[in-house]
Amino acid sequence: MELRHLMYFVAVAEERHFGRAAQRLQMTQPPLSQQIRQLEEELGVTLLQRNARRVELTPAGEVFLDEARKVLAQAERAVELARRAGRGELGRLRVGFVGSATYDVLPAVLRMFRRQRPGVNVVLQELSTPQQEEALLDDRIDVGFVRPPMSSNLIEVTVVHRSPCVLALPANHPLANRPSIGLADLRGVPLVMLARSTWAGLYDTVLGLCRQHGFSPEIQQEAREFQTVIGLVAGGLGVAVVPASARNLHSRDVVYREIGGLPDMEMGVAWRRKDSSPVLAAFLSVAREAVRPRDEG
Amino acid sequence: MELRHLMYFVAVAEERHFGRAAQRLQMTQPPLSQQIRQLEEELGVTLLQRNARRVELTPAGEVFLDEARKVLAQAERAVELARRAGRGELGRLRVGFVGSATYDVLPAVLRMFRRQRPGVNVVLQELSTPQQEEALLDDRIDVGFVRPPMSSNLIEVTVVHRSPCVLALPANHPLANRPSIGLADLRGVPLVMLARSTWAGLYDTVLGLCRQHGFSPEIQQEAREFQTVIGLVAGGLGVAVVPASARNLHSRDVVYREIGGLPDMEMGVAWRRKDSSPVLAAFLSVAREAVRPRDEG
DNA sequence: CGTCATTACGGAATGCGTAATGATA
DNA sequence: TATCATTACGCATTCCGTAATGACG
Repeated sequence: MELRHLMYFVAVAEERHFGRAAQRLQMTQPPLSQQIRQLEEELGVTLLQRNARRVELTPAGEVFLDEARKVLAQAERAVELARRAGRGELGRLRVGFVGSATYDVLPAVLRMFRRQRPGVNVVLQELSTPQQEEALLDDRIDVGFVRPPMSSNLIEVTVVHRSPCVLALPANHPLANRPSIGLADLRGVPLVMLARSTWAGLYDTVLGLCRQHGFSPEIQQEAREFQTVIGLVAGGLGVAVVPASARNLHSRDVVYREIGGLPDMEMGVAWRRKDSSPVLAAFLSVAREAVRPRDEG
Repeated sequence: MELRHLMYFVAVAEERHFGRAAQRLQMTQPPLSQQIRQLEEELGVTLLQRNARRVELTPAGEVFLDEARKVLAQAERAVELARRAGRGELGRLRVGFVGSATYDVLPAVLRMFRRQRPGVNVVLQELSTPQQEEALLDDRIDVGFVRPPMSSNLIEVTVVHRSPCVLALPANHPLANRPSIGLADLRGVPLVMLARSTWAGLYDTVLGLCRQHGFSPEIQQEAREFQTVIGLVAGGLGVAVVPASARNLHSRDVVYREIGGLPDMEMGVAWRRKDSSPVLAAFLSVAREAVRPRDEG
């Protein structure tokens, strides 16, 4: 039994006439008769009562008509869904992101993507950059918002956002009133740092530049999330170098000041190089479009 | 696209291996490859990612796998239901019956039929014999319990039950104490008759036999249901000739007595001669078996 | 170099069309 | 006799098998 048999049978059952059914199916009567007979033989059931002048459905034919229609509808649905999935209008996308992406990049991208692909089920998971690298390789996420660089060459990364670094200070900190602040001014100033395991790039950049200025920063405390870092700054434990987007973490006791001498911090999207999923492609396209590089977060 | 394509695809998707899938499908790899490729071309969607060493499903393939399984399951269901309907295990049967069938014949047959064909939906409708004849010809019922004869030769009838006639009398009626009663004893006795439109056979038989005895019965009142007839007898309006099965209509004020000289009254099942429905066949077989002809009701 | 999928090609099955036959009203 | 379905038969498609080729580890 093939879908063809079902189509033929439904046509005959609806037309109650082999000739008209054949016409509708764009074929001649004899092969239609053959196929119907074949179907009946395979089922071992008479579906149609041929009264030479009119065709009637047997009770079994009535039942089979209903069921055959369902099969055909389901088959059409299968094709339709596969095509939509193929166009990336349907499916699932597992998105990883570093905490600091939630401040601006992630919401902007998600909003636009959800509008463009409402059929895609987006699953979010907050992970550090190295965790995302692992998750990508293990196929636990499909795309990630990360802080470059990433080491694996199975993974591709493009920068979608750059934001300058700013200095977060306790409101009453002496440096808060300076007209301008440079990295050299941090000599001897207690520092709260984001843990290297969370964002190696920022950590190494700050330490490296300080070393270029001839000093090692006084790392008072480390924390694994910016939320915590800002909390510690508010508590007066020290100042912190954070990307400008972190300004969205408001606190009464914290002020943000521009600081010179630091390169812009990059936010990238990472994905498996070999992943050709159309959903991913659509997401990447949105990500590149949704955030304006060089804008301040 | 045919069911074959779906079967092949499901096999490959489940085995994640063309070779094993081909083995499972009892065929060789090349045609399997061809069919899958054909399917993908028709859909315009890549369903499988061939990595030369392993076969992976694309997201669209995942979607299509689910849907294809549903199509195949539905197709199997269609076949199964058609076969069951063909065996008469499934379907609908519209049964007509005269009121007097409810006393014994109908319940017995229905009980046995329901046990034997639990999947059949039985729809009951009380109709007089001529109404059933019309309903059969109009395809409003499939089978009927009737009082023979029926006139149309498109309809077949077999007698499934015979019961003798008895006389229903008011408890205090003079005839009630007679050792035996014959039809001749009804001369001059007020009679309550079932309307001829309800059961022509009984009406004509009684009148005909009376006429043979040289008198016309004193028809005091007619009614269209036995229930009413017995009520009128209880009210003292007269005596009534009824089939023995009507004894089930108990009344404090009515007694039943045997009466000689009347033929047994027949209950038949009627159906369209050309109706070859297996459900009907099963019902007829049950009807012939369930009631024992010549038994008293 | 071995495994596994695809391409190439030939044969057999079969689905469809034309023509003839049959059945029924 | 006219209509409509089935049977008869030939052709073209196509489905599948065998053999050869290709790709990846």
